[in-house]
Amino acid sequence: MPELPEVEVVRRGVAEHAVGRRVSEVEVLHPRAVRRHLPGPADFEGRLTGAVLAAARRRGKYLWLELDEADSVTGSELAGTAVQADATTAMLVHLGMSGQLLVKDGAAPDEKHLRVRFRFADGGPELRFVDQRTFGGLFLAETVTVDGESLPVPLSHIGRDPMDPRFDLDAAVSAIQRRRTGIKRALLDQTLVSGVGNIYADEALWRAGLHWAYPTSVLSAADCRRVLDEAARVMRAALAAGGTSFDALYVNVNGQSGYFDRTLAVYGQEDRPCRRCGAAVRRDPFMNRSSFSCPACQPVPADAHF
DNA sequence: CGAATAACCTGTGAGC
DNA sequence: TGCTCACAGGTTATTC
Repeated sequence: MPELPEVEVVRRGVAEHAVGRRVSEVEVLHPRAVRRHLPGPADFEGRLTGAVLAAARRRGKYLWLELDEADSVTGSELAGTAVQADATTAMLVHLGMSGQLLVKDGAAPDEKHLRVRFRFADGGPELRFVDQRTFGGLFLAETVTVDGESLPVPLSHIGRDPMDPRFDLDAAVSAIQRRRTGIKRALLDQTLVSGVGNIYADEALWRAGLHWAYPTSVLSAADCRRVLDEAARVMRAALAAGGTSFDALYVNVNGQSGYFDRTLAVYGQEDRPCRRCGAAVRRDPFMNRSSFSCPACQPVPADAHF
């Protein structure tokens, strides 16, 4: 399940193996993979063909490739309207639940769930978007400059992640405290703080000793700061391990899995002893999924916001 | 606007 | 053996 560390591993792989290369051919093999590209698959293919992948960037769980599309057919030209001089286009990628970006030799057989294929003018390996559950997808969008950084317009609502050097901890704490919900729901809200998903939320809360239903309205600034610090720490550790993997669904661009799952303290550890106190890890239903926590280290608050 | 929930998907594995 | 069903879950759209 790709969260920030897994997406960052993929971003680095794409930066190393695809950036600087000119796209010669794009094949959308499943329209659902580009459903957020409203002009449709043909426009997606046409605009990317001839473009150079100029940079690989990330915000939260989204990543994008900046395009130098000097030689490509732009959507504006297709529409017969003027091209905005300073507009930069990016290809946005969200891996969803099961998306993969793979760098593969063209002779390698197609994956069962291959959705989009990119071939390059240099004749080197292909870039493939593979996605079993099709929650992920690719689409093109214009970028704008915010605080001296380029950001695709559709990502303007996504906050910075806790590992971002420009992450504003005090602002994030205030925003969380203003909410009227449980701390885990707030952690998963990508507008408040990005990059955290179900796995690292549970791990950060265990490290901070807070129950997932702790009400944000009575959460002290110190506790809130601590859980955000722990989120940054656990994601940094996961990144160093190459990401978390439970099965073959999440892999880097070379198809290799990370090994951080061996380090998870509570996520997926139901009935196993807490590493800190030995109590049996519990699992609670939470938003059509699960929350894992230690009943002793993370007691249920009196005014829990379930 | 804030909060909560349904919907989108497919493969796996438990239980019968 | 073969079937059903719960489960995995990030994001957006919708509703209140």
